[in-house]
Amino acid sequence: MTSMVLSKACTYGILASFYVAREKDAAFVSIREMSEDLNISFHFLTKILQKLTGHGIMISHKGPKGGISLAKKPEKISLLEIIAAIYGDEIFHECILGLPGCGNEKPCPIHDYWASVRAEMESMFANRTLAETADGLEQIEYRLKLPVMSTRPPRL
Amino acid sequence: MTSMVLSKACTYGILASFYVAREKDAAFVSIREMSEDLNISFHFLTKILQKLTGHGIMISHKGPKGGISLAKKPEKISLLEIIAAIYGDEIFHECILGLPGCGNEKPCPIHDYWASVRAEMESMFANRTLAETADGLEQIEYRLKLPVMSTRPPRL
DNA sequence: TAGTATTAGGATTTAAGAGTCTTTATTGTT
DNA sequence: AACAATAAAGACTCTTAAATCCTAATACTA
Repeated sequence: MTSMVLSKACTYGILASFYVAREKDAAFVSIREMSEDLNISFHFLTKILQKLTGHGIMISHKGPKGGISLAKKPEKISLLEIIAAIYGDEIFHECILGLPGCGNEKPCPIHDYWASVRAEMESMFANRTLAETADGLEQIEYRLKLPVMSTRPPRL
Repeated sequence: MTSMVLSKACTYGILASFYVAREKDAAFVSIREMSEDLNISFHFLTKILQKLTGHGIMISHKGPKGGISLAKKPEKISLLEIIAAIYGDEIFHECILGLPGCGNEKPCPIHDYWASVRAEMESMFANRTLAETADGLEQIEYRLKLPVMSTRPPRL
């Protein structure tokens, strides 16, 4: 279900961030409601959002009418920021073959090629912000919602 | 240690393939020896190589002097082929956010951007072959060998 | 101030990838 | 033909991400 590239926690974090960004009024978004809308485990989502609040990307509020909201303008929050908060950004700096000494001096067989792809991937994530919503909002509900059951076979 | 992009099975498979490709004479390479040289679990490596033989990428031979060798010329074996044999190539065709309906008609917020990065990644893997060994072979041992112990912290 | 709704956070369980072990089948050698 | 060396294959264990459960802390409301 989830891509090989991002962990589930990351994709959930990104989906939820788009969801929150959709809320135009400054009110807090209920995590419970959001988790039901997106078909994401409530408690799991809670933990992920805690990382985002911990990194100053979101603000949370307890009690009735509480919830979560963006800590800054949507166009100021990049996907890279979200990924780094949840997962870390090592992906954008590591050898794809996991070789410890891999670098410009002692490259692995595909070092340069991967470095180039990796850089483009990083810059793509750095340039996409929560203000992006493809071509229109009317269908965004559908586009953000995960399927109820995963049908993808296990990885290996 | 391993990158987020490829599973360990994939990176092991690629490392082992480069290792086998290095053997100029047509003799079979001992899996045991290779696993010790590369610091990869022998039995795990065995399973991975079975996938490669099953997909016609390698040829195996039992008994004394047995082992594994390439089924075709190194320049005819792309990394994409190896990845697809071990893991599948869904990575190169899936929505990065795991959304089921994502496509040109109903794209996720970053559909086009990701599709472009993904395509470049796929073409990079499709164009790299086992004939590639960066800039020289004298250091390849070092470049292919994994560290004895992983020091990378857990993902989430 | 009491009660309730909500997030915070730790503990536990589950699922899947990663890794190990054992047995079997095959092949070369003596 | 017997033996040894090797890959094949299945069962099992370990580790970690993912998911769930439970209690605490906080804030609104009556």
